[in-house]
Formats: sequence, structure tokens, C-alpha cells
Amino acid sequence: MVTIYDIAAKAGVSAMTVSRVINNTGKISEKTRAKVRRVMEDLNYVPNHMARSLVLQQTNLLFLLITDITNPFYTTLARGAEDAAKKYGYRLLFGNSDENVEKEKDYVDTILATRADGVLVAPAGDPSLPHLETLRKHQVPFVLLDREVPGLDSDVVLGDSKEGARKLVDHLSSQGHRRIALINGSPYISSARLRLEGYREALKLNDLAYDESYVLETAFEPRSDLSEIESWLERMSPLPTAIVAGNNVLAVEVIRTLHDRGIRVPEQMSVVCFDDLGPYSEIDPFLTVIAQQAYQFGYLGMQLLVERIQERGETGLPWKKVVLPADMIVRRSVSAVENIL
Amino acid sequence: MVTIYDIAAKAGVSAMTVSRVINNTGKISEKTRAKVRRVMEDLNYVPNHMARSLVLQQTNLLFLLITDITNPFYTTLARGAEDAAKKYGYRLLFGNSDENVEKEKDYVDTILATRADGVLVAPAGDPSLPHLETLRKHQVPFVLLDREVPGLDSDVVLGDSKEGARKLVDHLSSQGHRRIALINGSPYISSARLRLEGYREALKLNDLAYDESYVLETAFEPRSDLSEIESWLERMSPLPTAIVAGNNVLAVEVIRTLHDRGIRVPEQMSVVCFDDLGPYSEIDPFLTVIAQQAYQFGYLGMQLLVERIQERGETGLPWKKVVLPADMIVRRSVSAVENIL
DNA sequence: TAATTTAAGGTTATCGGTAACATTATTTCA
DNA sequence: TGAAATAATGTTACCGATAACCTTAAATTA
Repeated sequence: MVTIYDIAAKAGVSAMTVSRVINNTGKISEKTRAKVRRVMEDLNYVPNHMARSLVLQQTNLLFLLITDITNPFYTTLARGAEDAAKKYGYRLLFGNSDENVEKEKDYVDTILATRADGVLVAPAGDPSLPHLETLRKHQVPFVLLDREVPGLDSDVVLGDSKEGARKLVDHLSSQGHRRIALINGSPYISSARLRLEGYREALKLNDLAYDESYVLETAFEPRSDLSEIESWLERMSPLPTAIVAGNNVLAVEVIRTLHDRGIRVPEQMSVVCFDDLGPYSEIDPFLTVIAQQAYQFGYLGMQLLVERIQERGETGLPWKKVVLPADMIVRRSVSAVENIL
Repeated sequence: MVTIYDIAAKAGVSAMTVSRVINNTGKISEKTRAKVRRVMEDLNYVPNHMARSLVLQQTNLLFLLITDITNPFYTTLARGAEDAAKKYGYRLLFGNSDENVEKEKDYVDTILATRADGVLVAPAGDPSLPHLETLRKHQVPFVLLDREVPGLDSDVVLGDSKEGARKLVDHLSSQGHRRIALINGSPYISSARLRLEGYREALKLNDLAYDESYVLETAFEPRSDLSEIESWLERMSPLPTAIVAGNNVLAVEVIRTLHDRGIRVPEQMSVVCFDDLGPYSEIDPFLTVIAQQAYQFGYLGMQLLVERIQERGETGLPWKKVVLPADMIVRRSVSAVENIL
């Protein structure tokens, strides 16, 4: 590997001069600058980021941790974060925790070991608390995305989950649905809790009774085993006429399970959910959804993070909480109750 | 930041002893080991990856560069790469080039500067050659995914693009289509070239004439400006009855443009493409596609990469080329010609 | 013209680890 | 019982960069 010393030797200058040329610091004559540049090109020199960061005590590296890299919500969010990072001159790397607290912890270790300047995290859930506290203890600035973690103060960008759930239920109710079920993510995830709350409030406002057996709390991540959903569907009696899904992955799994049992959507069952299905929902608009502004989650989150990084030292700045609105897109996955077979 | 020296001082041993405890090397008495461990926990010590890599001359870090993080093909591929990396004990980080050679070059610089042990790359295209050669020159092992780059020998995992294109055209032909158009990625991308070749061969085999105006070569990446597709549609006369899209993104854009012009799919135009739309195509199976084994691209690619890394030093090992089959999934986006309005 | 400034560059120490080579008790064995 | 082996730890140098300080010659200024 070519080092600064190889360049220095070949150019007949000291290593420090090479360093100055690389970083455009200090005073260097045009002649030496040109010579050093030529030697660097000749030898294909690439600065060693680690050596540099070691002495500078900063890496210019930021991380984005998401929980599901195959979910369009998170990948669109990633684009937003990426664009903002570029704007501020940071490099951004991605990690994927798969909704798995252990994997997430591994990434946090990598991040700490890499001495990243900051992190954007969509936490796997409340049990993420310990490793987020570790980040805090090591003074790594971070911003939470999409989910809060009780007991941890921080900047955060959230969607209006409660309002979103209310809108979905209201919409179903307006189509005459009175038996509305909810399949939700783990209660250890803040957004899932708020969606449940919004669901219950909306039921009440629409004079609908809350029936515990109509609620299934499972995992937001995709899984091959659908038996939990199957037994839930069997348990409910009478079957609901509509299902609210806590996110797009759950909606897909519910619909798949319904199809397996010969129940057609929306003819026999209406389904709505949080989060859109990416650009692909445009070709054959099917699911009625709360389309969260995924790109904005990433973009705004990155702005908050960069602010934190640049304010480092100043203490006691209040934590910022951005709540993005929940907009509903009505498509074909809901039919009016009177049309249900 | 807590260092090995802080631990050493507090535990009353030398830094080297701490290092030995961390890495489980050398001989350490149980007593000191326990003491050092306790101090590390007390101080929340995290090893500095950069310092370590600097002296070890290896980072245990691998990178995956993809060209479109919102494309389910690449995110599923990423999952495969991730699982395989974990199996082999490497850390994996992701980068997203957005089909943009410049961005890709930036990532390559980051990778070189980070001194990653290896890279998995889905190259943006033939113009990626210079920076891939830079990787080679710096002896960073890499494996290409999904696309080859002429003039560059390397391990590579490909899909059978030619065969896939043939299958799509054959399928359309079997439904009576005789005017079949192709919207494809840039001719500077190997997979796009092969898809065009397969398309032309299949036309010939089905006794269909090749009409240049029926082929549009554009970009594989999503874009907001659809005017190029619009003017292409206007140019073709008579309109084709079916369109083959070089990938899922193009299919989505074509269908969107068709809808804008009041042309319905599949009632008035059949559309097929390469690459599935992720799990979401299951809820409302619409597009007939060549479903490439995205997960396998990542998993096998990672295996090849790790082999290369571990063989480092041994020269002249032949390059490996894995070609994954192209399987067609027939869904609803094609109708028989006689039913076209 | 002597005293300062400035331009251009060099030296040394350091970032946080680890390899390689000591060192010192303590065992083990001939 | 003395020599050799081993266990447990310490010292030193180095990985590749940069900050802080130092040096020298040329250019300015009083």
C-alpha cells in the first residue's frame, strides 16, 4: 500500500509537505505542489482514512441503521438521508438490523469501533435502550427515526401514528365497516403502541366496541411462518370485515394468508395499512394506505443529526421532535360493507 | 474516549496485557484477566477499530455497492450478501450509487480509504471500468454482481439475461403478439446489451421483424421525467401490442406513462419485465416477470468474495463466473392479442 | 541597512492499538 | 540440585497520518 512517505521520498520532500498538499493547508510553492501531485497520481495514492481519523479524532462518517432493508419505507428514507448527508459533506454508510435487537447491537458495536461522527437510527424497539445508552455514553450524537424509545431523550423524527390509525379506522367506518381488526407490530415498538391507541380511540369515536380478540400483536418484519396469522384468523368469530395492518409488511402477509384461505381482498375482506409499497404501488394501485413521507424522515433526520454534531460542546440544547403528518391514499383494497359477499 | 491505556492504568497492568485479554492471545492468569475485564466494563471500553486495523493491515470490513437501494432486486440481493457475510464472520456495510458512475467512484474512494478487505459491486456500467481498475491496482478483491464490465476480468455472478429476454418474447409471441417493443437500460450496461440480444434473437425465431423504432434505450434508474418515454410512445406507429421492459423500474415507468395517456394494461397493452417487485407482488400478482434469484446473487457473490480474500497470495486462480437461471412467472399483465381492444 | 515578516518547508510527538522481543518468577526434569 | 522450559507480564517500535513547533531564506518595512 502506498503511503505518504512513499510519495514524500519519490518527490524529494517531507511527509508533512505531502500532507499539506493533500489537505490544501499551509503554504506550498506551486512547483512542489505540482510535483507532489504528479507523484501521487503516478503511484495511485489513496489516503488512509483510518490513520487520518486516528489523529484527527473524527471520521466524517455517518451511519444509518434501518430495520428492514427490503421495506420501501426504509429504503426511501435512506435516499433522503443520503441526499442530506451529501449536502453536508458527510459520507454515509448503511446497516440493516432486520428488526433484530441483537443484530442492531452488533451494528452499534461496529459504529463505536469505527468512531463514526454520528448515527441515524430506526431502533428495533424499546429493548434497543441499552445500546442506545451506550452510544450516548460514548457521546456519539444520534437521531431516532420512526420510533421513540421510552427512557431515552433524543432528537427524533416521527410519523403521526395515532392520527394515521384514526384516519384508517374512520375511513373503514365510513364505508360501513363495524367489525374492524388490527394486526400490529410488537407492543415494544412505540409506533405500534400509538397505532393501537389511535385504533382504540377511533373505535370509540365511531361507537364501535373494542374486542381484544380482534387485535394481534406480532412482528413488523417479514417472516416465512404465517401460522400465527392463520390461527388468529381462525380465532376471530365472527370474522371482521376489515383489517388494519400496522405496516406494509403485515398487510402483505395478511393478504397472502387470506388468499391461502380463499378469502379475497377487497371482495370479502377490506385491508388498509401504514406505509406505501414504493413506486410499484403506482402501476396497479391497490392498497389503501397511510403514506408516510419516508424521504422526509431521512432528510430531516439527517439535518437534525448534523446540527447536533456541529453543536457538540454546547450543552443543554433542547431535544427536537419532528412529527410528520399522516396522509391517507384511498385505493382499491376497501369495499363498502354492503358489497361484501 | 477510553483507551487501552486507561484500562491498563486502572488495572495496574501494561497496555499489552489488556490487548491480550481483549484478543484472547498469549498467556494471562485468570486473576488479571478478570481484573482487566472488570475495568473494561466499568469504563465502557470499546476497542478502536481504526487503530487496530492500522497495525493489523486488515479491517474485517466488506462493502456491498448497489445501484438502486429502492429496487427490491438489489435489497433482496443485499440480504443474501448480509447473511453470507455473517456466516463468514465479516462485517458488511452498504453503499448506494444510484446508477451514477460518479457516486460510485466516490464510494470506491471511501472503500479504498477505509481499507476494506473486499467489495461486492453491482457496477453502474461499462464506465465503471476506471475505478474498478483502481480497486484491482490496490489489490482489493472484488466480485461483480448482475453486470460484467468489458475489459475487466473478475469473479462475477450474473443472471441469464439473454435466455430471460427470449422467454419473455416467446411468451408474448405465444399469446399472439407480433408488435413487441423493448424499453431497455443503457447500452453501456452488459445486462441491457444481453437483453437486447435475446430480444432480437427471439424475434427472429418467432419470425418477427426487428424494428429499430420499437426499441428505446434509456436508464435503469427511477426518474421523475417521463418525457422520453412519452415521445417514444408517440413515435411508434403503429403502437406495439406488448412491451418488454429491461427491468422492474422501467416497467413501472412505462405503465405509469401508458396510464397517463389513457392506455390500460393489460387490456390495451401487455407489459412484461425483468426482476420481480419484491414481496409486494404477492398481494396482487400483476406483472409477468423474469424473477431473478436476487438473494442468491448476494449469497453466492459473497462466497466467491470470501474465497478470493482467503486465497490472497495464490496467483493465477481462474476467474469464476456463475450464471443464475432466468425463471418466468406468468401473471396478469399480458393478454392475448385477440382480446386487445 | 538592520530588524521584522513572511513564505516554504522540515522535525518531533502523538492518535490507539499490536507484533516481536525482552524479562522475571516458577516449574519441570535430567 | 542446577539447567532448561514455561507461565505471565513488560518494553519498544511501528502502522499512516497530522498538529504543533522549529528552521531557513527571501521579501518588507522602518
